[in-house]
Amino acid sequence: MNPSPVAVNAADTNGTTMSQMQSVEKQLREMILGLEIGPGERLTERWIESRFGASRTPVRAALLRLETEGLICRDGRGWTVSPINLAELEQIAVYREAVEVAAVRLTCTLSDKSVIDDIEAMLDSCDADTPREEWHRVGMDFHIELARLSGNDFLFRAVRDAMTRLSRARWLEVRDEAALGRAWTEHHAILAAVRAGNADAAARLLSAHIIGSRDRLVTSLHNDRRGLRARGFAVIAA
Amino acid sequence: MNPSPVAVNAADTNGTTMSQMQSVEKQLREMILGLEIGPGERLTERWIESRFGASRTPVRAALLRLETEGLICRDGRGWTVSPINLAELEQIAVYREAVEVAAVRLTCTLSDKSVIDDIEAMLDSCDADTPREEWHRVGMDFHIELARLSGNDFLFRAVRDAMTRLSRARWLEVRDEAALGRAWTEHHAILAAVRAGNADAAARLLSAHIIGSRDRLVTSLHNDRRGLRARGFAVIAA
DNA sequence: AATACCAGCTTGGTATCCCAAAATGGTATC
DNA sequence: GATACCATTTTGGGATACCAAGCTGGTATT
Repeated sequence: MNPSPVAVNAADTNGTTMSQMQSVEKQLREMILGLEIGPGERLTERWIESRFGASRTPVRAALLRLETEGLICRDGRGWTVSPINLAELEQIAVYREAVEVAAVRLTCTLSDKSVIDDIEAMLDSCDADTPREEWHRVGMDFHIELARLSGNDFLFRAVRDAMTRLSRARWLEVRDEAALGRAWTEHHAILAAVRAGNADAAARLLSAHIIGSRDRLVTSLHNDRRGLRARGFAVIAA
Repeated sequence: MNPSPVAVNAADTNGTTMSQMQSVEKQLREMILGLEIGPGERLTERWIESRFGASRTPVRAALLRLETEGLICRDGRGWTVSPINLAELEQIAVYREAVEVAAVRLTCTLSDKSVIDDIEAMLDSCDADTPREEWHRVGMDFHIELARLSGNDFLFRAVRDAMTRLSRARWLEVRDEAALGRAWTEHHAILAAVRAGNADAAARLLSAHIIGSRDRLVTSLHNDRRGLRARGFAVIAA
């Protein structure tokens, strides 16, 4: 985390220049999600300013947006990277279950099932040699893209935002190979049900998958909370 | 909408002084929800600045927050009060159905049913003499408070934000006395099912209520869209 | 040694200034 | 009369100066 006071002004996928605010928001989000700044760590506007070479105006704008994403929160007068909150993780899973099941039921009623192939291809792009980081991303994108298929923007955004909020915790989770394989299998089973148009089966599988993942996640973090705190990560018990 | 360049700095319910940002955000939200600024109307930071007697820094912060609430949206380089979007209203109802049903099912599993009395009292505080504005508020708060009982913050916030986003459209809806009475009856029926701990019945009633309300709302606005546009309100068809 | 106190520094909140891009409006040209 | 063109104004994005509140560290008093 060495200061490198150079305005980066990254370009987005369209090649258009991002505003400083977007640039700071994006980079800061990546640092938080990538755990380069640990949960519970304090942030000062001045540090971000010098770190990204932007002035306080775009920095403040970016902070306000990240606050609504739940990635940072106010700490009295200052800012703090949101701690990992086990109670919150449990609540998010219930929320996810509601919106994802609704989304997948909607998707099952759609006639065009060809778009499902894209998601399946994404899943299958992962093999034994795929780095853990990629597994992580694909696992999130599966749920996000599945929700997008529903065509309902609110359901989609709800899932996307929830997955963003879960991202760090899922990355910290101690997972074995078997767990990755299990998720892969469950994802495929869900897709199969959707392709068959079997909404009840898809809903049941997805629901079990989300709750099962939550239980493993919370258990893992709960057991590992000592180690996490030793690494400087604030973990709030359920 | 006469400029009155006086810093108001309203106080919140705790009596503590709000920051300029909070003050501007709150007042601007009330103007938008109260239709003092019509859907589709352009906003300039300079106008808000002079209108509320704040400088551009808190004004911009407030705009960023209202954007995430969906009350305003970017219009190229500038800001616009979000138009009434019939397609969006239909999608929100599906989203509401998912989260509200999940919330009410959770609530049904709770042991303490006494809190339901508070909501019932709120409903019963409205009678024939109650101003229409109060009916409107209570109708929204019913859903918000019901979701709060679930104890799940994400479900609660989802419902609260969705109701905020629906608020203007519901106010514009052409409703007869019968419609108000129908909603009142349906709300009571839902509460009765919750009190009885009958989750399936509560879910069914709530689901029908939300979808029925949506259909009446969209139909009403669709039929009245000419009149609404004549009043200067941007209405986007489904 | 413990504590009350104060100066100075840090930090978020705000106001204001500058800038580039876009909108605006008038004018000259065809 | 329509249109292309240019000067002016307006507007949002950004930079910076200033302020008040709060924290810090040192000091003086007991």
